[in-house]
Amino acid sequence: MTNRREAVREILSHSEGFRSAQDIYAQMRAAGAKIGLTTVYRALQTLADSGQIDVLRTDEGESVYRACATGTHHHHLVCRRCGRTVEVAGPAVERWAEAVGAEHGFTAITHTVEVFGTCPSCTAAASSS
Amino acid sequence: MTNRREAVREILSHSEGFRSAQDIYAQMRAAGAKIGLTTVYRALQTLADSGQIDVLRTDEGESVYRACATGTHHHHLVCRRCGRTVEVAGPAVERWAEAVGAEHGFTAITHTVEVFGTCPSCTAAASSS
DNA sequence: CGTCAAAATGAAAACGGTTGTCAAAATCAG
DNA sequence: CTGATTTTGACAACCGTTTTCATTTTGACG
Repeated sequence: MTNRREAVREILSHSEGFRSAQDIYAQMRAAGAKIGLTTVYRALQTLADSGQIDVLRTDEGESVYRACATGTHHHHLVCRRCGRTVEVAGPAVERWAEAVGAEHGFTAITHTVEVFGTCPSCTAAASSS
Repeated sequence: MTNRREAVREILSHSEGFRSAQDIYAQMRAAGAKIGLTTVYRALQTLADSGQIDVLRTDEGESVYRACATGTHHHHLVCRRCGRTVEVAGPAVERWAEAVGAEHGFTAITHTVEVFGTCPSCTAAASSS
């Protein structure tokens, strides 16, 4: 069992950036896997619940998933053109978030940070066009 | 014209936190306004396009809107219990985002930051329970 | 091996928020 | 007033996601 779930995790861990559920489903079908869309969703949900993968929503309302290298807290620097993702640690932001929360008397501070930009190769591609 | 659009903006500017489109629609109908859901969406879109309001997606995939006091770039500190929102400026984060992007050769850096916590009164309420 | 119960699977339907369509209504020239 | 233009809103279409439910797979036990 959980053969499918592991297959999904495999795909994710070999992917560079964020992948959508449908994207993963399409890839698995293209690779000849006999799997249903439902199962992909369920696998992703289970993996997310157990903290093995990250989930976030795109501006278009699609959920995207990513297997992160480390289990520790970190953020992402995402290329807005090609989707290339770099994991970045940011002690400065962590401290800032804590400070800003404390300043207003808030407790149990958490935060989400996403940095977007155009990666070197896409910047080159864009300027040459 | 744009009577409806202004009505929508009115609602938003008198609201404390983020409101969903359907939420706003419901309130306007409850208040007796003759307006369609489509028009609310259109008004919100127009306002967002012209930068007069902020949009973001909840984890549930719903778009939520907010009229911000200032037109300048800032972030939000949101109480996860009561939804109370404080606008916070964060020069430190801006600089950090720029730096982290530049470090990896990314250009045209933008970022989204949301800080969540439990506000003073909710913290008190929780501990007394 | 059978047998049966529990878990996993997937096709299709349901769902919910959002967006498109299109005809009717309001608004604006002239 | 008349005709053109814009705005409007009821409704259908869309799209990603979730639920449903019948079927299949799995695993324990005799």
